[in-house]
Amino acid sequence: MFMKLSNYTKIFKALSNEQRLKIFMMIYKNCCSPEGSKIGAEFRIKGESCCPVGGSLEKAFTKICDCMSLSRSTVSHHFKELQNAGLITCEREGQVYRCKVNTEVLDSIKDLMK
Amino acid sequence: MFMKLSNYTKIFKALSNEQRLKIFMMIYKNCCSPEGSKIGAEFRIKGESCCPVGGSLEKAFTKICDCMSLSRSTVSHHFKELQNAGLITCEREGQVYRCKVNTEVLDSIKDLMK
DNA sequence: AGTAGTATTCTAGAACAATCGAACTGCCTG
DNA sequence: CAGGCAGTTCGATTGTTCTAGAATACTACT
Repeated sequence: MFMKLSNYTKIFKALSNEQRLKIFMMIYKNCCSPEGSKIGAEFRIKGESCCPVGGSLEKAFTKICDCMSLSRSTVSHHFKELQNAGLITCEREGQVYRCKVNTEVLDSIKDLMK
Repeated sequence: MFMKLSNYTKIFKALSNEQRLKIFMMIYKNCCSPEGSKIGAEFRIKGESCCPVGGSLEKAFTKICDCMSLSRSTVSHHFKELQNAGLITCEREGQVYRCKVNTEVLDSIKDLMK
């Protein structure tokens, strides 16, 4: 159940940036809502609404960039860091960009602090 | 119960360095053992044993430095970062350097990930 | 195939973090 | 009160991270 220490630091590092933590929380609050948890947060490329909690995120990067005043490359970079730490998994299906939080990773953090 | 996002990032940043996480875990495993939790981990300046889990840490800095191949100034810096994030509190009484983990902070992390 | 929209990669600069050694302060203890 | 540990602060060096912009690649639609 326990990971190597360096895995933990990777995770903490990923969450140590405020922008990235925001993005993570957006995904987390989505995909861990009753329905969200089944499907993962959906980041649709076409659409209008922006960064809601409890629905799906539309027009992922562009909208997140607007919300957070970050460039696309930066947001892309943050997504990759989160994936790299194992905190989220993302996959693309046509125009839908689907992200899920890896709850096992969260569990092992809670374990570490038990 | 929830803190500002920037408080969380401070905490995660403090734990995002492997050396610092090691130091933190040493303190944590000490002061959260049955007896340890009452008194806090003790870092005695005189003594012999090194970096045990479940006792008190003797000759804190010197020994930790030996264990971890870090200079005193670096270790001192890491202690300060941990304190700064609110993860631990330290106080000195003569030759005894006493450290405690702030479990409320750990609780709010667990809350964030609930 | 061509175009538009969207994400990724690369690069580079600015800001920040980790680390050390040296100089310093404080507290015993002889 | 002098000497010696224990820890802190400072300055320098080296390495890492954040970020934007430009160039590139992927996807859908016409």
